Amino acid sequence: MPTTRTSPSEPAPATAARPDRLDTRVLESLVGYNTRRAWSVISSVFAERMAVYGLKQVDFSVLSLLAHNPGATSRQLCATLDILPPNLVSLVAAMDSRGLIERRPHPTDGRAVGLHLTAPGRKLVREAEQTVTQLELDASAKLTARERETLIKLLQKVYL
Amino acid sequence: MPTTRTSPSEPAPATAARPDRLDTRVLESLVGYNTRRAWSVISSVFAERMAVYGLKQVDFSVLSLLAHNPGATSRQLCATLDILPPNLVSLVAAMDSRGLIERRPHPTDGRAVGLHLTAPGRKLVREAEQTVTQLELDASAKLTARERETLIKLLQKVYL
DNA sequence: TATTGTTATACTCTATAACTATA
DNA sequence: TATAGTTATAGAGTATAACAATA
Repeated sequence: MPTTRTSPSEPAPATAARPDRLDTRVLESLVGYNTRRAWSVISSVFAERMAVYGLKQVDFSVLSLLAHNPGATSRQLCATLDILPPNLVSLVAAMDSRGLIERRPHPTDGRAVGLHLTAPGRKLVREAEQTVTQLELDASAKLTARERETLIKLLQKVYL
Repeated sequence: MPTTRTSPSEPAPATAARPDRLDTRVLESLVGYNTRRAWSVISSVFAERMAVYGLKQVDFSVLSLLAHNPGATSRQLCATLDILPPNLVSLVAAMDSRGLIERRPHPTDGRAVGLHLTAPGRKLVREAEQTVTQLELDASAKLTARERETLIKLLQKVYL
């Protein structure tokens, strides 16, 4: 029987045996640490699978939001996704030159610009949303459908 | 009764009424999106409250890990926290010049360096860990203790 | 030949200040 | 006076390649 450790207050020196596994019990008791690690994993899978569409996570969020909120403005997207206006400019410009979205003058506010998906944009979102759905299931494969729902509900209790 | 929306397939134009709240139902059904948003919130609270100690999240993780794994090497920290070796160098150097850690030659491996907390380092970690514990409770105040446990368990099912 | 720690560097992400045109 | 969108830019975070010392 190797290194039976009963007392957390007497840490085993990592220099001695030097296992690749360190004692992470304190960190793993923290919501923040676990949330960051879980997001890191999902984030990687997302990046891999969405590369074929040339979409990063923010890109997908913006397009999906526009699919369900046609004519939304940059300001609305920023407020919803919690990103800063200057950081959305180049992103929207890139979508525009890719022919995925159109910028139309806002009907009532001359300062604002309404963002609309083009037909190719709508097609891309449809495909991307399906890929994301599958990717999510794969990335959280150790969770049952019920657990997955619970996880989402608890996460929303933290940030909503 | 305003805008009774029964069908998600017929999105209300965001240009018309232009409410600050967009339809985020698709995004909110995704584990990735919710995880990222929750982490963003906790991250902000963490940054605020840990500023007094001059510790970022990675700094805290490293120090806490060293408190419970004295003599751990950079390589071990990198593997455990999933960060790249070049990005740990300046971090460890800063901790060293702040007098929080000591770098001692490794007893058996001449290439490696054992990292140890100094007395001031141990004192700082003790205080910081208490602050983090409280900060976590505040940031997840809408969760019961039971829900908090469940959330952590489910997150670990995703990344462990 | 492989690994630890390091340097230099580049790329992405996020943040701030300041401008313009409309309201 | 305040807001939508933009520009320029700075800082943090994250990534790769290559090297010296040791195993």
